[in-house]
Amino acid sequence: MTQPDYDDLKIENPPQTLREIVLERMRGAILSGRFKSGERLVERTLCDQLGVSRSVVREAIRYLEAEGLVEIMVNKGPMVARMDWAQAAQIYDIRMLLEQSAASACAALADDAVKAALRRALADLEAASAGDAGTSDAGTSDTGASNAGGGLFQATTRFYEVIFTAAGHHIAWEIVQRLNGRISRLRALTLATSDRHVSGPVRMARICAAIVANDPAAAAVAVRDHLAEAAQIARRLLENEGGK
Amino acid sequence: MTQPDYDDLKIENPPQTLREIVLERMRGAILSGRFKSGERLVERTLCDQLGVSRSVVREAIRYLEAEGLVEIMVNKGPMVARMDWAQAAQIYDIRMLLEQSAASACAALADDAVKAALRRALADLEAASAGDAGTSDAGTSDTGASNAGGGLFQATTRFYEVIFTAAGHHIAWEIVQRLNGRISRLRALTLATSDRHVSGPVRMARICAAIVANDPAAAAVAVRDHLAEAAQIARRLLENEGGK
DNA sequence: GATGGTATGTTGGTATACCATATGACCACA
DNA sequence: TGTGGTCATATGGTATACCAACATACCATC
Repeated sequence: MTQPDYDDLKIENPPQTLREIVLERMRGAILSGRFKSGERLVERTLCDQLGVSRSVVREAIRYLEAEGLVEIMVNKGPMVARMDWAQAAQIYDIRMLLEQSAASACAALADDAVKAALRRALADLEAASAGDAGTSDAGTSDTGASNAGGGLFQATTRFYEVIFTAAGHHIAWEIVQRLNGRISRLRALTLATSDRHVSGPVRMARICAAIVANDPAAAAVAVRDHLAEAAQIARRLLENEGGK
Repeated sequence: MTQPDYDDLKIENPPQTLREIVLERMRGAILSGRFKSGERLVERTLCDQLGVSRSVVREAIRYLEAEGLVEIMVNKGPMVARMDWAQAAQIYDIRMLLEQSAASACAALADDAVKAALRRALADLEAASAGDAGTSDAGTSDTGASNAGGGLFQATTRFYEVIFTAAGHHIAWEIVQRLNGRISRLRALTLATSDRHVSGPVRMARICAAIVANDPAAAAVAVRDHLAEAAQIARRLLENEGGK
């Protein structure tokens, strides 16, 4: 039905609605810690901040509620969802299962194109890690989240996206992204911490090596080690916060 | 802070908003197949059907969109999400990981109270299976979904809820419920099918027995067998539909 | 200082209005 | 019969208004 010679004329991405833009902005503000865990989200205040009507704000809040990033308090309205270690632990456990499965499948299936894409993603991650280490010391806010939307975060996301996509685990990837959204502040703090025994990029390199070697078992082990350390650091951070 | 002698006076569940009621009704209509896969959801039509304003309907649609039960078509508006085998297969794979993990953990942890609860849930399931077999032949609609909200569906859900709750896998349970929502029509058809090699309740009994015996490995195996059969039947059903 | 009554402001819930865009029906013409 | 033009309708996007419930402030009384 489509005419192959005219595919390039097709408008693939229609203009975004206000609702979509507001959703992205609010999600970004939550993930970066700008809207803090437990903070009330007052509709009229958000309207002023975002310059839109309550209809748009309410629909965005509804979506974020379904995503688990916002909770509705009885008789109080919406607030940024809180996270304790018991919940975070479950999220890390689920990620362990889904990420190990994806890495194994990716290692079993990976062809040269996938390997090249993963190497590029790893290179970007290593570059971002070096770059963020330089800038994160300068001018970091007390939320510790100034790099949450930064290069390292996005590079890490891209790295795993290559793995999940190559494995064909699209739905699992959606789930992992949602879960990561809920622990994004923890992840930002984890990325920022400097007491890791082995740095993140080194662990990612191990994952990459296992996939490049088409070794599913080694890929699963590398993911396990990476996530176990990340969870351990996250636990310490949450417990130091005293359940905040 | 709370006075123990007056806990019974506390109002635990505030009255539901219209939005919550509409959300439940729409979700139920989608899960039961009343709103069919691929069917457009026209806002004004839904307002007439549900007797509420567009604000309420739109907020409910937004939530269902985030849940994956509704898709927004460009220049067309919302429709009930479609499901093909490639996606369903991924969902069964994820369920395999999460349900095996939960059953293992439950088997490792289960005390007498958990075992009793699981036995009761199994008994309800067996009763529902006998009852639905009797009534599903009588007056079943062409959607094959008249028992989707029925006893067997709910009993199956309750059975797994006991397992996930006892295991402490609350977030995994949320995810499984969401995923099951997306394949609810498939599950309804799977439950209704009579060509299973071993019936569902028999497989559930095996899961229950493994948990009662505090045998994590056997619990994982029983879950694997159960889901493998369910996925196989679902695949056949979808392929017979020709990708509908 | 504690407590109850009242007034006021805030805020979420819900309904409605308006607009722009897309679609479909219809018709004229070649 | 195919095509282009026109018009009407349908529908989602967005804004605004109104209301009720709740929280808070204030005051009088004990």
